[in-house]
Amino acid sequence: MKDDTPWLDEQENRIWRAFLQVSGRINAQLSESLKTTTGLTMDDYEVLVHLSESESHRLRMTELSHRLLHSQSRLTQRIDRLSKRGYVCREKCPDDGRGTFAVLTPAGMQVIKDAAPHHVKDVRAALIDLIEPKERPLVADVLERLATQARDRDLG
Amino acid sequence: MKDDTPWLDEQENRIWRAFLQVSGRINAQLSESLKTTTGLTMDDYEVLVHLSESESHRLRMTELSHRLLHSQSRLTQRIDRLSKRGYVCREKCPDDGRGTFAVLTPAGMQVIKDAAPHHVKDVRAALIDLIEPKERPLVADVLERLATQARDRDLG
DNA sequence: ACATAGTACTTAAAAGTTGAACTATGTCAA
DNA sequence: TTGACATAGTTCAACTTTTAAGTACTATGT
Repeated sequence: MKDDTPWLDEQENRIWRAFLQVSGRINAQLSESLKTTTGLTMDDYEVLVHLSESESHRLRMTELSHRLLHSQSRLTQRIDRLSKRGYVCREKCPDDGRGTFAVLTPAGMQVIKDAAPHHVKDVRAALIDLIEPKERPLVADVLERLATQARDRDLG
Repeated sequence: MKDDTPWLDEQENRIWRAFLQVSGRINAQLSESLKTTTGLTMDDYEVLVHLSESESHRLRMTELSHRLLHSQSRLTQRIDRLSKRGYVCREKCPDDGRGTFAVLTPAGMQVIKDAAPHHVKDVRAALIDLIEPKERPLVADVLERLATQARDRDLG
């Protein structure tokens, strides 16, 4: 590689290290808390959230795997487990014989309703409450820009 | 649970969603890139980085597992694999018969030296370059506060 | 209509992670 | 000293994720 990339300076390095640390630790804290209060993993919870927010409480497998940033086979197996527990089920897609919908069941809806308040409390404690209100607009802007640019790169 | 936790408002929700998205996506991008350019996973790389920055290129297993937020058994097995590849080795701790050091080998040092410029370029592209210079001081502050508070909670 | 290529999802085996039990050593008070 | 308890690290079985095929359907070109 050509050496046209400067090393990270002090401030850049602080940002990168802290980012790594924070994303690891928030994930660990929320996972831990979700597991003990509801028996769900973070991955389980995110599946249920995405379904609960979708039209007819259903999403195509591929669409869901993209949203979760999971491989298709990983999603296949997670849906297997969630449906064994009765929280989701599969339905064939009527328009496309290859397709399958993951569908939230009433039991799944109930589980996520029960879990949500705990989870919100944890998100506040781990993230939101630690950002001063006056800092929030900038933080939201920066994070959304990062999310958008990253997504654009994936697609483009 | 008592219903004393308000739901996330619009701005809080944007922050949380974007954070989730960004941390997932940056991790995916960097992993992908590291793997194709150097054959290392992110976890491998982080082990080597921590060792390379430590006194005598070595760290106690437990200390390293804390820094990486990995379980001890996960670290044991990662060090097994890295030492099979010749990038690290184990040395008994002379002061404490129970203890083991993970030690970076010259081959491991070389690997990380080769990997670093690619990785830095990726970190810039995925994170640093997307934050305006004038935003960086605040972003650094917020992230470090999040990292610190989270760590304090783990310990206390 | 048929071959070809592409898409959606699943399966199976290998690789990695978790969590509890286990080994070995260290610490400390009686 | 000894016994009780704590700490450092590994091992093992169960589980999850990855990787590489495999199956079944759709789209496209002739």
